[in-house]
Amino acid sequence: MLDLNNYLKVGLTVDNVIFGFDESELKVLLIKRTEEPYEDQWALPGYFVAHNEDLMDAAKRVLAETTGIENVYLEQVGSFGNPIRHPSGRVVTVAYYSLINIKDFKLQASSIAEIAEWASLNRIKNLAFDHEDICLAAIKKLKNKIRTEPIGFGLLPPKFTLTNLQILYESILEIKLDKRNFRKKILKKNILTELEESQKDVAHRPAKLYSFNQENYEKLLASGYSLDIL
Amino acid sequence: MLDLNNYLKVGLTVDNVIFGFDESELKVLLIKRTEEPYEDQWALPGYFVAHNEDLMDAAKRVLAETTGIENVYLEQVGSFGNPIRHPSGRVVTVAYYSLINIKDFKLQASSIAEIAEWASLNRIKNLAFDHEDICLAAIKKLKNKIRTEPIGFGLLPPKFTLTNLQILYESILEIKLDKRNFRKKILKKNILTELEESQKDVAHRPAKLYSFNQENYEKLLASGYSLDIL
DNA sequence: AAACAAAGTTCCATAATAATTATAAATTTG
DNA sequence: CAAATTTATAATTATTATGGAACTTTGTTT
Repeated sequence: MLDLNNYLKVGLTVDNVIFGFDESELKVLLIKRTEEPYEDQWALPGYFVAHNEDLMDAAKRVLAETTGIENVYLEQVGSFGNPIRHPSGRVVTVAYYSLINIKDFKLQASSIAEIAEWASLNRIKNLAFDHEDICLAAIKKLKNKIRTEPIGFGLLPPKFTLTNLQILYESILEIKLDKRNFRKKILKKNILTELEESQKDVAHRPAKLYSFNQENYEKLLASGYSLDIL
Repeated sequence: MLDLNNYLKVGLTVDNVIFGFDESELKVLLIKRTEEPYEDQWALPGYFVAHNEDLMDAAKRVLAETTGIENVYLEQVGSFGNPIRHPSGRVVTVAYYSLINIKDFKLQASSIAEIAEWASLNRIKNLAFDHEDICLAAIKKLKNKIRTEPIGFGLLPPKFTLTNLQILYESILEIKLDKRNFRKKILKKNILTELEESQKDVAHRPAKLYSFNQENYEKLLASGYSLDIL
């Protein structure tokens, strides 16, 4: 019978790239580490996988322990296993990214972090471990994914304007979009529900509010979809 | 100082989804396992990661040990870490896929496999471990990737016809393409070199042979590319 | 030499997308 | 109430993509 002790065993962690959107810019949640190694340095929230825990469950646990948030979109970025990526020994990490509504975030009093911050993407230099590489890989994945799947709504509040959505796309994809064409295209997909409500307290004509229509999206999926914004 | 022994340690393997293309159909290389567990069953080629080995290096080693092939396109599919995926204990695997020219393949007399076979994609049921899931994830990745990056050429011989290329795309994407439009589009990219040679020994007008032009592709990349076949 | 087969190209009408011009509507601010 | 600002939509033009039909080319097969 195979004896696993004959083979290399490695420490296994998960790290989370948690994206948020603060009305105009894509941000990532960084924590200040409270433990060795890289104590007091900025890093992605992450921790060791438990004995009987599946990988995504571990990532969800870290997300919940850091942000208090559950039931959100989570996707694997990939694994990072450079033999010298962790100063204490061989530790392989599996990275996930998630998209949350920044307003739902409330730092949890947990062992993982006491200080957390929403950082602009140009501030992910000099993170602990190989976390910069992990962030870059996650950003790349997000950019690809958001073109063909309606994941971006996770970053917005439940009710949002079409301009909110457009700025979100422009910010993530780093492009400018034409307002009229963007509206035409996104409305034609039929995955938004136009609400009765409008914006309030703005110094101009208030915009209609919309919500994401999960049901219609699933119908679209079922009928051999193609969801290409742009 | 952090002591890794306080945390779970897992066995770490790599598994390879090696794609080949036999003129008309996409295939994946399966081996008949010679070791417990799942002895004598069909599986993906894979093995434990070595002590000082990076993940992709391990995947490249498995590829070379199985097929004799080096220097090919390899991409990470993701990690699979269900706690009960391996009957001997906690083993996490990192899956990679690669694209090779089926004619370059020669089964190596190695410990990994004595029997290997190019299997159609409808024959990936009932593989060892969670290898069916891994195959499905790899196929999905390949489908996405091939739309925007010129990776498909790895599956073809160095000299190929436009019809070869079209059938390759049709086979991977599971769609029909219009001959004229496909040609127009692919030639406009300027990433193919038209050779002086033509096909031989065919019972009809022989087709021009082409090769992939890496240099031009890199120029295209540099100038903010968009390589969208279809 | 005629038949066959697939390569490779051209013409063209239609359909689908994208970009531009133009106008109007709703709200706050001075 | 006029100015400012942004939402919102209609209509038009320009551009690109799709695909039918037919034709020429370069070979092999019978």
